Amino acid sequence: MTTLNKIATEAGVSITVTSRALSPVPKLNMRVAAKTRDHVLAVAQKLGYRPNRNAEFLKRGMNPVIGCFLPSRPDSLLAKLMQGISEEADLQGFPISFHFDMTVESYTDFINKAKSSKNCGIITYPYFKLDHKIEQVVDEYRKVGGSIVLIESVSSQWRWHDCVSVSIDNYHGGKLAAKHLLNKGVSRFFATNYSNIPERIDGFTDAIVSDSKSVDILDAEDISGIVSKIKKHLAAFPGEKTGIFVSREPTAITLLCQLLAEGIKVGTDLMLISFDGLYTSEFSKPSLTTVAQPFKKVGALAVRKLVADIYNADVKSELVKPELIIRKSA
Amino acid sequence: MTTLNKIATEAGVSITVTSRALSPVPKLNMRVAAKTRDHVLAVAQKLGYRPNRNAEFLKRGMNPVIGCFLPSRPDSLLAKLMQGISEEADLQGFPISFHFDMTVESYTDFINKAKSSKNCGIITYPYFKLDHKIEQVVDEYRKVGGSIVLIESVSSQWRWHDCVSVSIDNYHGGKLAAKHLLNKGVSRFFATNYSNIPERIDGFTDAIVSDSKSVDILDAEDISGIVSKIKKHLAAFPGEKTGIFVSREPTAITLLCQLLAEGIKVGTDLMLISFDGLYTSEFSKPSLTTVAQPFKKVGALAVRKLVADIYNADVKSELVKPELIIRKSA
DNA sequence: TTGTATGCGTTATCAC
DNA sequence: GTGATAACGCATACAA
Repeated sequence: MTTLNKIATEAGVSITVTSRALSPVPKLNMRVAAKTRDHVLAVAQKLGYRPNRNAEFLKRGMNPVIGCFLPSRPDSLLAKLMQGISEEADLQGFPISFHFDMTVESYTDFINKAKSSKNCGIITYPYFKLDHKIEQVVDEYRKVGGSIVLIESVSSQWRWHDCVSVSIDNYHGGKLAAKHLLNKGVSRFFATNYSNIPERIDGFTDAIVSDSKSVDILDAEDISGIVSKIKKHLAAFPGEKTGIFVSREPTAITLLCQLLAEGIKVGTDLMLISFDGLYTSEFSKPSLTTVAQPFKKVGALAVRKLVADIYNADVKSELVKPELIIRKSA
Repeated sequence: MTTLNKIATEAGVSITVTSRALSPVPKLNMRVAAKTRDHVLAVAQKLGYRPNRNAEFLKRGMNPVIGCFLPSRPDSLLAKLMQGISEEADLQGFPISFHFDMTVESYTDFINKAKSSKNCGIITYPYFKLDHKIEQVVDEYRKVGGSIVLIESVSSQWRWHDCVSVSIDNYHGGKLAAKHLLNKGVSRFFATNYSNIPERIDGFTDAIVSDSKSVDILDAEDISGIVSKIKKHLAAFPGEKTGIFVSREPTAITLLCQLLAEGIKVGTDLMLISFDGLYTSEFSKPSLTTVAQPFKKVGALAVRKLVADIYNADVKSELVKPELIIRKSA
């Protein structure tokens, strides 16, 4: 194991200087001559130095954990997100602890621990929307200087907009869906509303409208209603290529089953494009063309930003673009 | 923060004794009078002691990580498994690092790290089956005394059977499926073969056969063939209640879509029971009755066993029973 | 800009 | 069965 001691000896400087040169804290980094730093860095690289976080954390008096507060809904996007977070946290040498109950108690517990052993951080979905008490707790945490990165914090209007966040560009995702249908020569457009994330529908609609066509927005709650409406439409306009954008994959799957049961040939009679890219989207028949959310990337980014913030580097929010996966349903 | 020092003072004994009394290593535990140990334990409990793993690990000269080697397939079972592992690892104060590429390199990297800083552990799917080189690497790791817990190591015949493992009781799961169909009054039985885990079909078949009925095993690779066979059967025996057991949910979803497209009413004409309990099984129409795998529990168990093994306690393999979730498809 | 000395909480060694 | 003491690798107050 390569320690600061060995590097110091090899480089011919003291441990202190070595420590500073390799410190993740920018302020300390500056307190060593550039030339010395480069030299130390080179030696560290050569010896394959990996900082002993146990020692660092012990000395710093912190028991740093990245607390991740994620939805308990165990879908495959969550798995990807956790993969990204885990791998990056491993790289950074930071332990993580996942929490899947978005209760005030859960947050309070973690934050109390975090206070007594500083330098922890939080990665969380913006559950403040759901429970105002959580907002208060996290708010206080931030005032004490606690680091936090928000995941999927879409709205830019609310008071947390100054928080660092990593989000999916849902608007762009909607546009991708629209463009694909347009490329396919579709001329009639349906979409199901999904109030939680209106950006998806907005992006879709804007792209269609800017092509001088219009979108018929349907009520996502009323699947049967959608099916019968589509059925009537297809009967009335047999020649026209028709497409529907379902901005949420669980809904898309339900709808697909019902359409099939009604004898509608999805992929030919009707183009269906989904949003999410869940694991099972590949296994339906026809398999779903979908706008996939690269949640692994989101997770990795979130960790990187959080760690940087913990060490007082400055960090900016980021918007990650989703990707179109073309399969059989459209 | 409660340290050994505080507990020692409060309990009126030395730090050394306190350390021994609270040690996770059984051998050390025994070197303190039972009476003293109970007292120390009580005080620790009262003060809410949480061991500082950083200090422990630093002293012990280990940089312990639990390396989890899991399938890269990001389905919801995996998410549950990761949840269970994470939460328990958090409780135990052990960092984890997830790996999703089942390559030899991935294992070798981790094991090399693990060697230089002892007391690491591995939780893994038995990928040895897929790549013999992995088997060699892990074998060597075990000879050096490395701790390992296998997940879903079903077969009891192969040479790794002496390894600690946490697995799903697939045979019992198959039986659950059969019993449910029998309870529903089904008298004609189909099942799709799934060679990877024959125990599911075995359990299903045994339960049916012991009720003096028989099962028609169909080729899971040939979904269209299954559909046409079922269709003919339903036409030939319109009165009889018919059921099919699909021992793998991705297949079940594909099959469901095709059945629906053929106008077969799943849940009335045909009872379909699935296996896995993936997230999306709830959203199909009809929603899937399924034998769900409690992977969260599996994850937690695996961690607990691994940590116990790392501290040289003795540990046994465990079989976790799956659970029947009754929905609309059967 | 660099170096010396000290201690974080724990476990291991060795004495009693 | 118990206790004093040293050491793990690192960060930092302070001195140079």
